[in-house]
Amino acid sequence: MSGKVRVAPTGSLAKAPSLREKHKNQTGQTIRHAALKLFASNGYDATTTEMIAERAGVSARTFFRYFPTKESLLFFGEQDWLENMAGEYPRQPESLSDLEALISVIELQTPRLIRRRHWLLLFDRAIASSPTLRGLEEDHHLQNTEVLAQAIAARRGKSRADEAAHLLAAVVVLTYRRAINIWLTGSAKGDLGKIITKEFSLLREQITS
Amino acid sequence: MSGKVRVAPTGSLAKAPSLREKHKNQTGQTIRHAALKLFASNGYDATTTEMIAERAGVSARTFFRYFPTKESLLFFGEQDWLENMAGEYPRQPESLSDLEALISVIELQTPRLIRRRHWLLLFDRAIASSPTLRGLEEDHHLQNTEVLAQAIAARRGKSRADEAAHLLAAVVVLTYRRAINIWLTGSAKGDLGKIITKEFSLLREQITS
DNA sequence: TGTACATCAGTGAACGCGCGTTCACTGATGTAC
DNA sequence: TGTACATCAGTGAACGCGCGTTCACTGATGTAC
Repeated sequence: MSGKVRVAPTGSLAKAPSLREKHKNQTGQTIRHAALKLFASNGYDATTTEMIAERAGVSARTFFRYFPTKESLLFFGEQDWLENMAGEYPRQPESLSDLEALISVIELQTPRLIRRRHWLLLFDRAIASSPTLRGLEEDHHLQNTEVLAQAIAARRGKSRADEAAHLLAAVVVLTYRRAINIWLTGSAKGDLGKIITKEFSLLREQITS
Repeated sequence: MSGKVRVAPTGSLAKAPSLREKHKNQTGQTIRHAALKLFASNGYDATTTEMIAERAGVSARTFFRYFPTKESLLFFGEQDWLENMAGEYPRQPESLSDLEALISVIELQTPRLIRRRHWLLLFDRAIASSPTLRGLEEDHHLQNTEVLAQAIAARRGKSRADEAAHLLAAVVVLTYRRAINIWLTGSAKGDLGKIITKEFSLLREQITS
């Protein structure tokens, strides 16, 4: 996909998205949505690129103009949470311990997640249907862990993430994922914050007991 | 593969493996070894079933008589560690806390792992080369976590694994995997026990600090 | 022990399927004047 | 404002590739007598 958005060369004024641009973005969205719904209902492997194209009202050939591979349909916008976290983390008051500060930053993310719940559910079902997607998802979380580890190390005044920072980051990501999973599986849309708090206090209990 | 080993119908005497059986087992082994080496050097996706067959000195067709899919070449014998653990765990003295008992059981496994180090390295490199394999590996660890969670719950006198048991199991598996990874990446073959101990004490520190 | 038949590992060739690419084209949108 | 040309989204058809299956067969090993 060589479809880079042409940026207005001067001034801070946002480029007016031309009719073409709008159509293009629209088509991309349509394909993605069609794909996600099919993945969630049929499973990833049982959904062919042709089915997606058809459901999106587009030729099979066009699909590959938008997405170089079937896999590339997923995994695009979710990684911003980690940018947020990495940004917010150093701002936490020094009085908080590492773990406390991490929890507090994680709790800042809940509104975004709650808004996206429906989408996340589809995504989750898609992921669950294919080993390949689970592998890619795993990679993604490993990257997040890495970023988090560096943020932790930085707050401790170290320039590079050491073993301890990595371990803490991994445990935090694990616990966080568990909380989200429980939340998505359950029915209470607003309870994410509580679930996170509970899961982290459970973590403390289990390790220290 | 319908090649079930014919078991002698009566008596405890092991069946004498016929010439045919021996050849068969041999061929299966040869294919698997060829595959693993190719995966580790070329990567999983870049290794075709045909290359494996050729390297094993067998026709392409024969490959599929032994392994229904390319994936099925991996993931077969590693899961016995968890049976071991589940068996040993209830026997740990009551004076140990859950975490201590878990660590002690894990340490029992080190000799087996050390013996298999070479094989594990190949396996690890293969896994690293493909998202699909990483996904399957992940599934595998989830199963282990589940079994462990039940063992933990049982030792606590509960009939079913609750949230707390699951969380502890997940954290233990995570830490254990990290230790093994560090060990495999490093050069000291005999240090696995030390690394595990260190990793778990680091875990305590990070969570309680 | 030897012979006749049964079983089963291994094979070659042809095929279906889905992902992804290449080539040559159409028609709508954008731009220069 | 209208006309001529340029650009680019979308398309159809044919193809390569690797996984996995189906069919019909060969030859070695195993077994009954």
